[in-house]
Amino acid sequence: MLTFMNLTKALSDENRVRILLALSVKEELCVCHLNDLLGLAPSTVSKHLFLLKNAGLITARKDGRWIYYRLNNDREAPSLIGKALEWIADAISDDPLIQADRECLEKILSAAAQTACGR
Amino acid sequence: MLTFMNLTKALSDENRVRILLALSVKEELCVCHLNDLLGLAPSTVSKHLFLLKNAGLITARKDGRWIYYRLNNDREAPSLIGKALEWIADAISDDPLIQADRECLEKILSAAAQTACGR
DNA sequence: CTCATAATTCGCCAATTATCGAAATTTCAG
DNA sequence: CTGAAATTTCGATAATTGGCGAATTATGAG
Repeated sequence: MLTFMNLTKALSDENRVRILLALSVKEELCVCHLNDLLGLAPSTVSKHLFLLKNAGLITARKDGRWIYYRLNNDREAPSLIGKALEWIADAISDDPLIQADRECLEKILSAAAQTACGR
Repeated sequence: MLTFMNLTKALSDENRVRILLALSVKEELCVCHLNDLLGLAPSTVSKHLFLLKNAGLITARKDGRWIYYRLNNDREAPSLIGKALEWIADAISDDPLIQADRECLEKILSAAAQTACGR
């Protein structure tokens, strides 16, 4: 039960949901990209990522100075997680805020854009 | 997005999840039964029920002095809701607390038991 | 009509949580 | 080695949320 509540609590914050949707589009992102996307303090984003990881929704991979996060939807991941990820993607992929995030992500990822999106 | 966050926030409280699971077993319950099951103040349970209804997860039916609640899983209900209900039932039907709740519900519903379960 | 019961609404307090900034950690570039 | 950048941890603060009790509403029993 505790595990399950960790999961639902992880899904109950808008910024965390935005992170999950960003990862559903981009497969793998480093923290700095997510900082830019959300426009929050790095320490805040870090905490959100911890909660998502703790809930089993995402995994981390360290590469030099960077840490890359991705959705935990491997075949080995618990089906409970997979269903949750499927459910939210299904529910809000079309949401205006999520669509805007996708566009924003493109700009962030194109090396040209040094500045974050104005949001 | 606001609608979706109402949904995930509704699922992020243990007592609300217990209510949903109770309704998945009993089809329809009045507020007093849920008061007994959860052992919380009536006003607290009422607030939980409001949030669940507001999120679209349950519906209410008034009958005299009683109000009966049930899961919103009619064919007309949004599929988003149906999937959520399916997801949580799948995830924690076997949980010890939820199983205990089922047994407790039986006692509450049998007219003989005037007292609530000792929890 | 009057009273008791079921349920909700409201106002308050306690607990939790989101956020930030500062400090610490790790790693690479020079 | 030294310094800068990426990230996390920690401590403080503000906002949100869960919980209760008192007051309110609605309904049926006597």
